[in-house]
Amino acid sequence: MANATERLNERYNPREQEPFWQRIWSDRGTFTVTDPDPKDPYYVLEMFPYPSGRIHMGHVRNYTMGDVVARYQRAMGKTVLHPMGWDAFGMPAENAAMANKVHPRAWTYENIASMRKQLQSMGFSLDWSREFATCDEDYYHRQQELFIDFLEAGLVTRKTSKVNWDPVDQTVLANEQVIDGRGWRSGALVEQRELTQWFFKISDFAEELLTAIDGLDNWPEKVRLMQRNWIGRSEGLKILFEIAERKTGAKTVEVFTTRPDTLFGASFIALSPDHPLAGELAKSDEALAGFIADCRRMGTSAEVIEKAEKKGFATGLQVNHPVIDGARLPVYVANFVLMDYGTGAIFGCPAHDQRDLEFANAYGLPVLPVVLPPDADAESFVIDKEAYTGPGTAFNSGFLDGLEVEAAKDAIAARLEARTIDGKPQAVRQINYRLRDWGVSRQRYWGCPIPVIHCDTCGVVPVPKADLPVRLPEDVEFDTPGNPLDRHALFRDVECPECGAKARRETDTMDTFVDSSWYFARFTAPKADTPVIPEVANKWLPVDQYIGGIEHAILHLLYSRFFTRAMKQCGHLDVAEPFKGLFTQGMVTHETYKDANGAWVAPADVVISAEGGDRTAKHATTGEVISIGSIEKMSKSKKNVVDPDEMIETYGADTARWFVLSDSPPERDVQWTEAGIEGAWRFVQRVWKLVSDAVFVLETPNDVLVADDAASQEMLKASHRAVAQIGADFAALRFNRSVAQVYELTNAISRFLPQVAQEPSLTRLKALRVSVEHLVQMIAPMMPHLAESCWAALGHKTLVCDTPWPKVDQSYLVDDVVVLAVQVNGKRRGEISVPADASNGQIENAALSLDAVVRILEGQAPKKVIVVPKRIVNVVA
RNA sequence: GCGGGCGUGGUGGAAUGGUAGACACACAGGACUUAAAAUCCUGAGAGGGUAUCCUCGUGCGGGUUCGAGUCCCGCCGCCCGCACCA
Repeated sequence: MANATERLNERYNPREQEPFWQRIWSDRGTFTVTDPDPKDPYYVLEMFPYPSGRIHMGHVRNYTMGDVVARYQRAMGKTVLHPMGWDAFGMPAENAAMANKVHPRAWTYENIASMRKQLQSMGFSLDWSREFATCDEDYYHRQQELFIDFLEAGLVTRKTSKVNWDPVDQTVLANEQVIDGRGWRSGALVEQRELTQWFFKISDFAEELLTAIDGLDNWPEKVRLMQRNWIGRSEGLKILFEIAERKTGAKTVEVFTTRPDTLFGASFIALSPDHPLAGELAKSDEALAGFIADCRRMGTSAEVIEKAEKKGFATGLQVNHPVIDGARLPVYVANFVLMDYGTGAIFGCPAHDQRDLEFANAYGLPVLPVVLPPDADAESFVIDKEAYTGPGTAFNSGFLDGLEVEAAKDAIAARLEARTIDGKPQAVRQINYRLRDWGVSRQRYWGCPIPVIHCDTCGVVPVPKADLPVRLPEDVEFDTPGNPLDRHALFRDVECPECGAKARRETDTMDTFVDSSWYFARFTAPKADTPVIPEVANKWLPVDQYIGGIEHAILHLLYSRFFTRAMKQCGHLDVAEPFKGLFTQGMVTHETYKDANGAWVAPADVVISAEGGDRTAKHATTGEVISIGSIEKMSKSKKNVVDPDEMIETYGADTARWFVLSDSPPERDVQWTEAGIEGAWRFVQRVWKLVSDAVFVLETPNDVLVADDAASQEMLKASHRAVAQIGADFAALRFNRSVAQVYELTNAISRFLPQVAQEPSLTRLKALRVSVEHLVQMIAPMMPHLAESCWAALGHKTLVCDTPWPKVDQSYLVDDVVVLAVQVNGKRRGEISVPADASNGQIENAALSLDAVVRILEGQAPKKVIVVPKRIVNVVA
């Protein structure tokens, strides 16, 4: 080892140190979990990445957070499972194939190789021996087994659903490929098409998925709320309306409503354009057929449909009002009524539903209020531009008059249930869910083939498990749009496994959400020749801490919750919930820059200078003036991306890790700044210098006697407090606070160190060693390489990552004197120092004798004195 | 459109309903240096008094409370999701 004086002048060199420690961790298999029966298992997982080719700062942030949790839990004595893999199927590979004539497989695996290298340079404590990609034959083989298990368990169904159809490219488009109603490549107006597709019956689990949210108490409340709303349980009434003049085959229209109490205020019926009755009427009504065709040019996403201008078409058909004798309601077809929800038909009560009101105003339909707000007057209450949706009592409503909303719902339900129409009860109480079944069919090549065969005589036949996997053929062409599997005769044309007749293989592949709905389970036994090994999976699952983006708050997490239940039903697992703890992190943002022509400029090409506080930007090479724009999520299109590779190259992984953990609360967006990364770099150097200086001092002889040891006491207090605080913050994933605590501890040691150097008593040297070792252990989960280097410099032969978390001495955490703020009428006027065990009376006396308090009270007795122990005193004058 | 979230100094942010601005970045002044970088020290929410005192202050407008950044109601702005992007 070099001598200490020499080391003082040495800067920390991450380029040397980081690969050195990474090699040691890897050679020793430090993070590889082999124990089939682990003690104190702890499973930490970050959402696995799509292999786009390069990691971005969002990945760095996500995986750094997970790594801190993993390393902290290891230090706490847990056996930590921390795996990594690749969400490797999906559209970008096919797009690359079309654009660059590369095979999706080659493109994907090349991307994986370069991203793996990048991730490895970050020094994450990952068990790389468990790595897999969802496009690995071995993985999708097991997924096909699961599909067949689900099929046999009745969890899978086939039904029709709508897709975006590009009439020029003759292909199905994803929602993101539809831009302003047109196909992204062809520019053709998109049409809706009905296709028969495969569905997982997630809606069978709606109630279970909803109620189980209550038990997910380590999930963010916002995500639980979003999932509840997404499932959208509503209690309502299904009402039959009798068609007044029979111009149709149907005698009735069935309507679902959650507000049957407003039935007396109904002024129209609206059908979805996809409603069978609408279709029937359109056969003899060209204008209606035209209207429906217009609606079908809208795309299939709920967002597009609901944002579109509300339009309706009067069919001329009328229905009898169920409870107002002789009254009839017109039947419209309306573009905002969704066939997927309820019965695909609604009754409109404009006074008490905003959308209905706008529709009624547009088409001149009557607006009759039937719910009277608590303080309103029945004579003068009118509805103008705002529908009233609050509580109240029924009026203008015949036998319902005077009833509160809930009572009125019951009364109308009871009345209609008792009647029959067309041989059926006129109304049925029903619980309805917004959640729809999960359509998993994709008309694409680069996905997991759906393992079934269609036979004219035997129908749908699952591929026998012995014949799995159904492999993706290699020899495919991407010259023409559409699914190459569909054109691949060898893949498509097969014999029926049951009767041996000519049959057709399913050419749809699975939604990539299927791949990511069970990968966390596969990680527990990644090489098993069954999807999972139940005993092993049950030991590790549920994932103790799952970390990923808020953008997955609903779909991915809900699908995974469903999949885990489905796997349980098929005997693969014994747990229902996949993720015990969930944390959703924010995005990484950066300033945007534009040149004089309005073109985006990358941060790497911009030089910022700050004079007095005004920041100006110039182009690094041309010197052109650059305008500084808003802060946005890093994206290729706006060029405001920072390449983690360059950061690691310049500053090292620890600096990048430290930066993404600093400042911003992890659930919020973090802004990447050059100043910030330099600050992080300086801190890395500062820690190294501090530890080097401390090592030098610790090596000095300790024969000086110092009587007053207050400094050591203060140092140890700060040190133990930091350990307690940082541990709590790591456990709660409040990394920004851990960072601030580390700064404080570093500052405290920096102040203490010269005192020790001056008078190196045994007590002081001990306190110094304890504090510096604590510091190194505190930074170890965040900056693991630097921590190992410091740990070695302190003379340890062990790895800091194998060292247990320090024990907190509780006696250092209590104060014997506390400072209380004193307020008068809620405004701070001073403070008092009192013993921690002072009585409320003593505190009150001390507060009232403060000069500022005496002055403001002007001799008057206070009305009240509120003493909050260890917090505050408020004098009410 | 619907559902969810966020909004605090020049900047990122801290704050179980209890001293708003911890910690950091940037900035300014000083020390060291031939000089610079690095490092160290000091200062700072705004306005006034220029002392250690006063007023205002957490997107805007109300409310609850002894006390509100925090809870409630109504706005404004930004962000996420909306079922075939992953």
